[in-house]
Amino acid sequence: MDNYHIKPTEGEMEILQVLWQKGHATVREVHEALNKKDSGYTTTLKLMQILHEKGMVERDTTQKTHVYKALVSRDKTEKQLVNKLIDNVFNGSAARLVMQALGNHSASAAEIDEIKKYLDSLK
Amino acid sequence: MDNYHIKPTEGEMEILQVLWQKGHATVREVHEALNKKDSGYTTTLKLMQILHEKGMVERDTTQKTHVYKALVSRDKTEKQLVNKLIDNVFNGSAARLVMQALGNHSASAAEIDEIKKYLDSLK
DNA sequence: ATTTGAATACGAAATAATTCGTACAACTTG
DNA sequence: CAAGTTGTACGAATTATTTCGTATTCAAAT
Repeated sequence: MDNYHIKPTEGEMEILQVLWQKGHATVREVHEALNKKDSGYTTTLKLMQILHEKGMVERDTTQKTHVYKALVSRDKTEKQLVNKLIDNVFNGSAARLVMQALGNHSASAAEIDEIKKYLDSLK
Repeated sequence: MDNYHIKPTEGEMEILQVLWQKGHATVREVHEALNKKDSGYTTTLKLMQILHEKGMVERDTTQKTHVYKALVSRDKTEKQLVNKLIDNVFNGSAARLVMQALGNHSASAAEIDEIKKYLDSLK
């Protein structure tokens, strides 16, 4: 009913992260934020061009140095990835995912409280 | 401190799912469980052979029809995938993942209660 | 003005993952 | 026991993704 196939690859996701976080950025800024020592500048550039071809980012080309901005929504993309994980790995059970996430990954007391509040707000 | 490179690909994960669910299974059983209309039997076979090469499954070859069984733990693999998502997509915040998971994917009242109980048990 | 540096463009190589074709071995059954 | 069926093995084609090399453009600095 909604999402078509926004399917960012892993490399594309890394870049989107940076764009979401910074709002907008040049290729160099993204490349440096990623701090990849195992791949060069033109690799980041290429990936960003691909993101552009796919319509997931837009860019301002009025200056020599282009400035990129994400077009896909962070929230929707996150939801999509989470849902994929829930479906593929947790047989559709959000609860199982949540427990797996909490039982483990340094869920601090503060985080847990935050989540409880959130749960209450859902009712 | 723990898992190095258990890195099942997406196709491999699908197979592991079935093995975890069934306990053990033949290639045909897995292939049918997956009910893939877009890829043939030998594809599933090949994937399972690769899983075997990688040491993620074991198999009983005493009969003509081999019987496979997962060697990697479901729990650990799930944790790993969840952690990867938390790190890559949610900047290390388990709480953000959880909220994204719940705000969305038909988290039923029952599920939410279950999670609250779980949270309490963590303290 | 010429050189130098920092950009983009983009084809193509390298790598990873999936899928298939086909050979052959082992059962099954007519 | 011959024919058909079901299985494994495995190289190779296909497809997806990442990475790089190199040409070219533009701007700044000498």
